[in-house]
Amino acid sequence: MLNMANSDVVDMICRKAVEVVTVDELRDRILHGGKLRGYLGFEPSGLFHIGWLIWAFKYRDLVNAGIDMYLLAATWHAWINDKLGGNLDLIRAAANHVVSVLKHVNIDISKVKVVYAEELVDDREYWGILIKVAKRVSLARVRRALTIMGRKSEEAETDFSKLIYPLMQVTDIFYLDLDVALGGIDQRKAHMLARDVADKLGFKKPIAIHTPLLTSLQGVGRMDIKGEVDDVLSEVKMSKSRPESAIFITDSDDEIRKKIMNAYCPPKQVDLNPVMELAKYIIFYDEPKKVVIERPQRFGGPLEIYTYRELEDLYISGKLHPLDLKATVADHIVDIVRPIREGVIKESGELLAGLMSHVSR
RNA sequence: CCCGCCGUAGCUCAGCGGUAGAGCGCCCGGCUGUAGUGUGGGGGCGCAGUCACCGGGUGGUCGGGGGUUCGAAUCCCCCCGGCGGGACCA
Repeated sequence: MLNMANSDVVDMICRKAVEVVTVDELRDRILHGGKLRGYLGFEPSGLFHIGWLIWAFKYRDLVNAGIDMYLLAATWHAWINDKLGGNLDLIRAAANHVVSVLKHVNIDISKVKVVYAEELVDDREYWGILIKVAKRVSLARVRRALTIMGRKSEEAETDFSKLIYPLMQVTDIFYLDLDVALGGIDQRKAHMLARDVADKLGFKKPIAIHTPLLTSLQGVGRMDIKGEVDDVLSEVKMSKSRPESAIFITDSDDEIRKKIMNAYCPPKQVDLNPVMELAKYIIFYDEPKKVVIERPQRFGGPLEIYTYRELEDLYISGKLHPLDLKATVADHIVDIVRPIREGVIKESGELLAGLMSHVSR
């Protein structure tokens, strides 16, 4: 694993994660388990959302840690969740879009094994595993493992495939013979279900790594990695009527600035403050990092900081005004997104245009 | 991963410091029928039936391992297994 000490590898894998279940298992398997296999499954649901950068960064960490990383384009899963109007062609296009973005997040894609759900579903062994998993769990347990899909879940008509969904997530992990399952904290239920049944079925018990989710820019709800019934299709519509809703990797510099400047950002408060979260999870993902807060002399003049901790202290104490925070955060987010956006447009502008035309239809 | 409940007879469970129990099931018999056992009567055997009922019988590493105690199914700790819930936000 590169030339890093094992403890440094563990630290890199765990940094900025909400939780790792469990760190002990991770350490143990790095010491004795040989080459580890890991994955992240994503539901292609439209345009790449800035919240996804958080898991993308973590994914990059895992690749750099020498873990054999799979990337599962969960096309069938997305179809079950009615993403993109249930149009599998569009869903596949969205999957390609995500792969394209990841390339421009400096992930060495040559080391990544991209797998489409179609490949899994085409293999009868996959379904054999799924049936074994189903045999080991109660109906109540499966229900509990499925992420509530959308706010209208009570009245939402649920078809039976929704119950197969968690079983597929578990089967994905076993089928790919993984040591590590990476995902947003909203994936916890599925990962825990996999851990619950792994030993019973003789599969490897996956170590689960969960990254944080971003609070939506309005301060209500979440920009989920997955699980919303209203897919990005409607999120994009929303963003036209409510420009501050979310940031997409395709947003222009001005759009990003505008969205951030309009975002919910309670003074002196860090919890559920989306602007501070952007700083914490995206700008300061790598620390230390030099960040200059430009501000007029009459408001205290410029500040130079290197860690999120410093920023948080300044903000909580009230020494940093929300407006100055937003301007600084916007600048840095723009700097981070711009090269990704430009790279993606250059590489797959056509794909993107096609996707956007459908998404905003 | 976290929390809670449960694990005692084949099944459902009670017992919760002082001789391991109940109901159901299961086995045997009672009961019914016999184109067989050369014939008729009787009985036995065999075979078949038997919802319920009656009599008798059968039921156990009290999930595993440690510990406390004169004594543990019972109290304490660890583990295993089952079930339910929780697990950013809602």
